[in-house]
Amino acid sequence: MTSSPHFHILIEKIFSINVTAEELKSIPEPSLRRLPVYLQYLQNARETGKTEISTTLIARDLRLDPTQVRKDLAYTGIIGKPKIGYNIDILINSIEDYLNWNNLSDAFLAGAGNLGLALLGFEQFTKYGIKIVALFDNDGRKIDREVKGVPVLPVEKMASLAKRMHIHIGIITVPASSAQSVAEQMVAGGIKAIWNFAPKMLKLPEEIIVENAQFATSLAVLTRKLAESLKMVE
Amino acid sequence: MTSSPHFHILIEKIFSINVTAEELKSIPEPSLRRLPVYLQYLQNARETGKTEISTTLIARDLRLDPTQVRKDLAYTGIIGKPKIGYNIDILINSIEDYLNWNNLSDAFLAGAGNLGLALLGFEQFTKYGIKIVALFDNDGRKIDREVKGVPVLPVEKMASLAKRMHIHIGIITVPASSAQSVAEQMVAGGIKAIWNFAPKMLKLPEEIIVENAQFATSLAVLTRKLAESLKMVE
DNA sequence: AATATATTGTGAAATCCATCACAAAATATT
DNA sequence: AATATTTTGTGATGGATTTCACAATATATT
Repeated sequence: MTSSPHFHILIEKIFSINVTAEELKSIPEPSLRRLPVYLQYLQNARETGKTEISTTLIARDLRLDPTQVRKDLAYTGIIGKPKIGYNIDILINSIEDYLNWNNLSDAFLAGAGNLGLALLGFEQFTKYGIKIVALFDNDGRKIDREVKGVPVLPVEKMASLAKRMHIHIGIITVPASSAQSVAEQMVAGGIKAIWNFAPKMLKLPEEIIVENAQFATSLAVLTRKLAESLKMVE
Repeated sequence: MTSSPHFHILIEKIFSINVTAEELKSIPEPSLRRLPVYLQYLQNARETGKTEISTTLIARDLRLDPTQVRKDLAYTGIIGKPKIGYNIDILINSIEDYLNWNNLSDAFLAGAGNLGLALLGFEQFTKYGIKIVALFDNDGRKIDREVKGVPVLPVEKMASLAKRMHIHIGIITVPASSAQSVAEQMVAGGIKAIWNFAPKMLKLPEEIIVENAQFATSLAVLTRKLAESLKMVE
């Protein structure tokens, strides 16, 4: 009967109805941003040997509201059991699926400096659905070498190679001064989404997706909270 | 007369009334997170020779609502001129003051790997109110050297040195596996705020301020938007 | 000098997100 | 078997943030 709370979800699964772009959009951005946090927490929890977990516990450990956690997780389509909670393995899978992190996407990374290498070396990176297949740099000493099995190529080759390899994601870790130019070359190569670590706002066509990994943003919150807490003490 | 819209702000300035913790708290967190974005945008704008700027223009370039920009900037106490906008220099100063980024705070950085060095090399860093005064690492080959004029010391010395130097801010760029232990040593040294780049949730006393600079968070938004846009095309 | 235009600043309305309250469900306990 | 307990799922409520609407104001134009 339609009394099941998951009736419509079941129907979708049974008939393999594709989730449309409209539905995809429906998650609030704050919820979306919390999903990776849950993921990490759950991976830690799994390592301790747990197999089930409740939102009550997740919320306590992450200092969130249990209902909020439940609603966030519900966006991924996961179904829990009253009195028990969720199966950790299934929950992890559900989140990864929702984020599309189970399908690895190839990506180009421009800027083989410390930050670029840090990202490349970040093993858990493939867990986040991204595989860096080539590095690009302008420094002749770096070019034509390999770093962790990934070739370093000159920036001029980026656009044509991106086209040929149908790359959709570009990561920018070059200095602010060359970020705009590198971004434009990525766009010329057909790249659709750019993850920008350079402290510079990029001006690109509207249809290009840009996420700025602004260090400064979280630092603002930190310094602000610290100033508050120091004020309170004195 | 009290008809001036900024009467209370003027009064505060004239009598140097300190902003209290209560008032400090009053900015919405979303607004706080946007302030560094404005700052960067304004610094770029200044370099082009502009001296005045309107929220209309800022909003257009950053794809925000003009009223939102106006209200955000108002939290810093800035006052604009109808038909003209804001003086860029004064506006930049106003934001920096509000974030307390004009007063440099000393900080310790644990983890002299690629990511740590990337942060250290980030010249604009001092613009964000933080000065890294020592690096800590466990790798004997790195210890007792200097990187960009900053000494690299063994992690065991961190707590006692933090106490002696009254350090309040710690930055963690060690691997996830040692993040918790390093964080605890920071707390033991009296550090009050931790900026955590390790992909690991830290369990620390409630009074410690922790900001997680989660790469994964912005990546989730990116991959999600990309999946949406690819759905729409097909 | 008068009028037009662009912008600020802000109260009001609308939207979005988080939290509350509680029925339904699954297990544990008596 | 009945009762107690814990948790899920969700409609309703409350609060926070964004957007709207518009008066006030400074400059530009006629």
